[in-house]
Amino acid sequence: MVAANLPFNPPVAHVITPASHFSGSPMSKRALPVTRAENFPEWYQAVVRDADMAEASPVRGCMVIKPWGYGVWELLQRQLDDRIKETGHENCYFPLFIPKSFIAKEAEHVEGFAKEMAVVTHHRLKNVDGKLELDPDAELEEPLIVRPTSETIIGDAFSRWVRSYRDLPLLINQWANVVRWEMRTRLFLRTAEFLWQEGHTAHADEAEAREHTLRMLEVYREFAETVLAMPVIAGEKPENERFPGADNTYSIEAMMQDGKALQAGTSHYLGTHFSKAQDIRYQNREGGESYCHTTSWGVSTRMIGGVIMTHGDDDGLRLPPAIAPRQIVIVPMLRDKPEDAEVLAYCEALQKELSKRVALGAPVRAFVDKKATKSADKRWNWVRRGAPVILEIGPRDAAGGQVTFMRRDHLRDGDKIISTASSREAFIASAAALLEEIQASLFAEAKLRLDEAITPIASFADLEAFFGAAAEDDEAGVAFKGWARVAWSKPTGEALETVATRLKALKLTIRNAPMAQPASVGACIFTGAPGVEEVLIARAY
RNA sequence: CGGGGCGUAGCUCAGCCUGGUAGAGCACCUGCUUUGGGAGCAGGGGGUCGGGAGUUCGAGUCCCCCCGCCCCGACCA
Repeated sequence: MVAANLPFNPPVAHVITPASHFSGSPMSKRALPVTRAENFPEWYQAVVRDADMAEASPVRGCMVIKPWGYGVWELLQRQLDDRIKETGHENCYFPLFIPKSFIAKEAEHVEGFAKEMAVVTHHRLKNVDGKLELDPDAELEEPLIVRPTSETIIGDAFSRWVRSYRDLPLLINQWANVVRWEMRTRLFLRTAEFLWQEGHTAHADEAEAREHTLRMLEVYREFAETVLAMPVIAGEKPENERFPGADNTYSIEAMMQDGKALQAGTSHYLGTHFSKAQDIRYQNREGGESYCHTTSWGVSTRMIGGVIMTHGDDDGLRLPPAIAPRQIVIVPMLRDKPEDAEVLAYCEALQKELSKRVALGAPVRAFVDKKATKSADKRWNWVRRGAPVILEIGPRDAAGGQVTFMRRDHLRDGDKIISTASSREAFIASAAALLEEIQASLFAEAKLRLDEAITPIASFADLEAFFGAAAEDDEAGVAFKGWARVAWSKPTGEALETVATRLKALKLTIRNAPMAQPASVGACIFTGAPGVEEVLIARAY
């Protein structure tokens, strides 16, 4: 398969020089200083910045999420929260700080997180010769860990909350911030502090806990595809990619436009590891004592990075309407003339009408951009931010009962901006359908890309050829490879480490074993032994 | 934390080699002109040139140290 023409528009003939991307022929203008094809990582950063999503903060690795980015998070959060509650969970809040001894309770858990924990050791500062220093007299008896995840502190609560089988299942979720001191950070994709949701459940028996783990994975899959319009492959992580302390880890994996995989959500079956470590026991029907089987699962602000790299184009972000803080933006063409008042009144009336409509299960979010700047600038700002529908309303529209609109998902025909005129009534009547169509078309576009870019590969040599060929001069991360789907014998322990090492040489990892498996599987590409299942292999974020 | 690259205006960058007191385009402000589309002209605001310490009469430019960002590696939602 030739991958080069998969993700992007045909390579632009009119190469845009960074210093002058707003000059030159109007036909060649793009809203961003760099295209995906030129440099994908730089393009990503440009979108985050120019779409007003977030910015770096004075604290290394931490970000400021700006109103437009946080608005996306709130919509994402609300719709996922609904689903979490529909599946029987209740929200709680647990402390930011976790006693060091708690983390130490589960051996693998410690090992997995020890290298990236922020530790609070003092509770007071002292002024020493005009300098603020840690007060040696205020050292904590036991250091506190800023939570990297909350299994241990929630497990501690569970051990008190669970007495009898009648208390089970215990289904809890929390929305919180967590801290993992990462070596290398990228806005949204990997930050030292991030926002997420973590679900924690305790069950009487293994089968129910396992079922619940998969149920939440399915909630994530449906959520990602329906709300974020981001197609994913749900599957089980190989043993070496498991969450520290889990028996099984499942993920949803999304394909970014550079062909890399992004783990967009995880769900873990924790067995009885944490319940044994933390004494989460219950009295069973027979009067004896049993350990609970626990699960945990989470998605984070990383998903927003996934949305950007799934839907963004060379003009900026394209937001699925379901998570667009403003779905229909009305830009009045104001000209400092008396008729401005009429145009504005027309726009406001239009906004009011649109807001009465319901699309994707919620009132339409329509907005009139009254900011006193040039309308052309306002238009391009909304293009970069990815507002799904942008209207430009001038005096002629107002007088004639018309609207002129652009669809952000299909902004251009070649280099030309597609602007459509419609009667006001027809537009209002079809606005909800339009938003739903945009939601569907963004999904369809990404789904097609994902499906076409998964290549079955039957031998390790072919895998090397497939991924290795252009690996050398791929400094800008341009070469699009997509994913490979291969059969393997599911080795464990050292045999698996060997596989991982061979893949690492190609910068590859096993993403997951998709839930949907074929009836029969070929020979393992690593060992030649009979295959047990098929797995996806990719470069990853 | 290792290897490479880079930090000059809000953004994209020039100036650094060959030291002489800070620039361009876009953005922003004011005025005039223009008006179905990222307009034109004129004027203007904005930078302790990432930070510190040195060499020098003089440092954006040379030397040293530190910090941050980006890419690759190790680690990871």
